Amino acid sequence: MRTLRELARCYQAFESFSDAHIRSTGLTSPQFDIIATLGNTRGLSFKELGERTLITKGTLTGVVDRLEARELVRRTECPHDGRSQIVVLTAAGEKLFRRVFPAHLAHLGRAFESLSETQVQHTELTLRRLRELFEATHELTLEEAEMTGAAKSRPRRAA
Amino acid sequence: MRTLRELARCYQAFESFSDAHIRSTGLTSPQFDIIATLGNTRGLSFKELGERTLITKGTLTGVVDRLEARELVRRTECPHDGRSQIVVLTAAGEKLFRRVFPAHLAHLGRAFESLSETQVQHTELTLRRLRELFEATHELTLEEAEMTGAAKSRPRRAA
DNA sequence: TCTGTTTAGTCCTAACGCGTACTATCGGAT
DNA sequence: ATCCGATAGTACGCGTTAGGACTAAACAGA
Repeated sequence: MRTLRELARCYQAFESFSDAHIRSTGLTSPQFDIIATLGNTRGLSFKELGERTLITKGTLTGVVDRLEARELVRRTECPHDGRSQIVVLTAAGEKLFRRVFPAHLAHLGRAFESLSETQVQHTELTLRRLRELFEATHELTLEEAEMTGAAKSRPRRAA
Repeated sequence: MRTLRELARCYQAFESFSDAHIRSTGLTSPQFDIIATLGNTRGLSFKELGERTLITKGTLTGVVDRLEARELVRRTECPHDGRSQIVVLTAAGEKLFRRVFPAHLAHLGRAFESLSETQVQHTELTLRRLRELFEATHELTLEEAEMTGAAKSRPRRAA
């Protein structure tokens, strides 16, 4: 399907456009994502971080490890839950955030400055619809798989 | 930018929808991509493969290695150019291609069956415009970087 | 022909990315 | 008080991913 090819190319174009700028700050893309998400908060748990950044927990451990090694971030105990750890920006991390985050927003904004607000919203709506289409079809496929014998007690995805 | 978040989420939704099916064939996503690209050809060089699949040469070596180890693909000498190697499907690779490729097309098609042809074309157009926006802004940024002193004889991107 | 430049692939490093297995902890039910 | 299932993070294996150094072959110009 040509349309899917276009989705992939569009995403890659975005990535390389965005990454080029992020790399220049000495961070990788996921690392920047973490710093940006942690900015203006009192710290977040791994679970929360994972949900907001779309990074899975397994990957997250490594990314946070590297940020911690560079003293941009710190793991702290969670008072309420012994299982959780709260990740917080260090002073250096704060400083980096304040330097790098607005600059990146400005960089991204440049791509859209030629679009009207209406056009932006339209694009967003189209993307959301397309995503929902994938999600719905995906769900459907999973349910069918369950019926046709592969009933491996896969946790039913909440009816 | 909320719109960019949506682009990322849309792409991830597509990936996980598509990957779920591909994994069930015993291939990874890039591996499938290679097999699919090689199908109905007499073989392609690494360079051609890279261009068509958007996989860079460094990555390609590894992907082809693993496919070759599974006897789905074979490296052959290029008669015209001693530097090139032509990658060809083996008999087993052909067979896999014929079994898996149409099935995957059908799987992808399911996501779109609720859309009219017009809607599909509209989506594609929106994506293409967005991509061109990223590419244009990216170019612009690079050119500016050159002017401001970082003139490291970066090969000018063909005027 | 000899030489310098380009090009095709490989190898290497660093970092993701996902799924699974594992550990520690939490919380509810008995 | 104890047990049991669910949850938070980590460890690990496998497979990408990009980029840069490196080798060999091709090619163009003198």
